Amino acid sequence: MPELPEVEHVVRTLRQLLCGDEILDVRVQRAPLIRPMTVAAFRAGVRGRRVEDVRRRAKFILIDLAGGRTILAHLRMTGGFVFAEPAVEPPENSRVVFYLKSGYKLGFTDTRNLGTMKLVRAKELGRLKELQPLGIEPLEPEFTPERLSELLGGSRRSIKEFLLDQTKIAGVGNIYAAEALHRAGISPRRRAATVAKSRERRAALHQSIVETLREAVEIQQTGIPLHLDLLGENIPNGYGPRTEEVFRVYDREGQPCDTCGAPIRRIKQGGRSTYFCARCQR
DNA sequence: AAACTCCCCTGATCGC
DNA sequence: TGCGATCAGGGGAGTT
Repeated sequence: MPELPEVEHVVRTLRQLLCGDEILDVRVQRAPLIRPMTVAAFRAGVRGRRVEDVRRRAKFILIDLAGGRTILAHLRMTGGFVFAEPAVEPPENSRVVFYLKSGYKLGFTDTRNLGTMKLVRAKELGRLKELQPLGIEPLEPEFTPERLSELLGGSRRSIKEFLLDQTKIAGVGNIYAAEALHRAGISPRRRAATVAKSRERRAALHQSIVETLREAVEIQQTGIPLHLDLLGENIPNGYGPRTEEVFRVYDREGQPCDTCGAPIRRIKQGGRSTYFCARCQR
């Protein structure tokens, strides 16, 4: 369920918490998570290594370790990290727990067991089947209206399905695709190619994608984090709005559109729900 | 290449 | 109330 903004928040927080610390040991409660790697190999590969950086690529979390190894993690639908103070135990249901030299612990929880974690060599990152196909980062400067237009090209797909394609724009998921399209006033059913043809529409979509994601990152930073729990007395946690309280259309079927008052509609596209306002999105 | 289908897994909710 | 069907914000593999 986490999309780019939620993953970005997890990454920024973990970067502060983990960098410079060392992984003393790891307990893998659920082996399939790190498949096809064996637990023994994973353990041997991370033990004694210092965390040098934590980064994001699309919805992937990269934890760079000393010695040219990187933990590549994906939260999928229900994954999340839990960072616990020395005196506090991470949740029982943690699939993986890292024990750090500082005494802190990092747990990985995942109700649906769809999340993944693997250890790779840093120099292989660019060729990984997970990372290689990924498209442009929408919050990087190279994402411009012109670039968006090129990507949209002559695609006959709906613009909503296009936005979910990680090989085009990386990191946008079902929620923020709907939110960005509402903000841009573009119907999710419109063909991608027709957005590319209109200077006005492609500019509006570009701006709405960037603004929607930027604002969502800010809310994650100041609000209640959805995919990262910090356990302990001395760790500041976020307060403020819940992310879902600021959605304009997502999961708001039947409620009035903030812009025009028409009821928000829900349709199916590519097997997934799309929420939109049929009056102000054209 | 794009567009299908099916699959992975668990829990909450829906509809009869 | 009970119970099967459906759905959930993720990606991947295989097919046409």
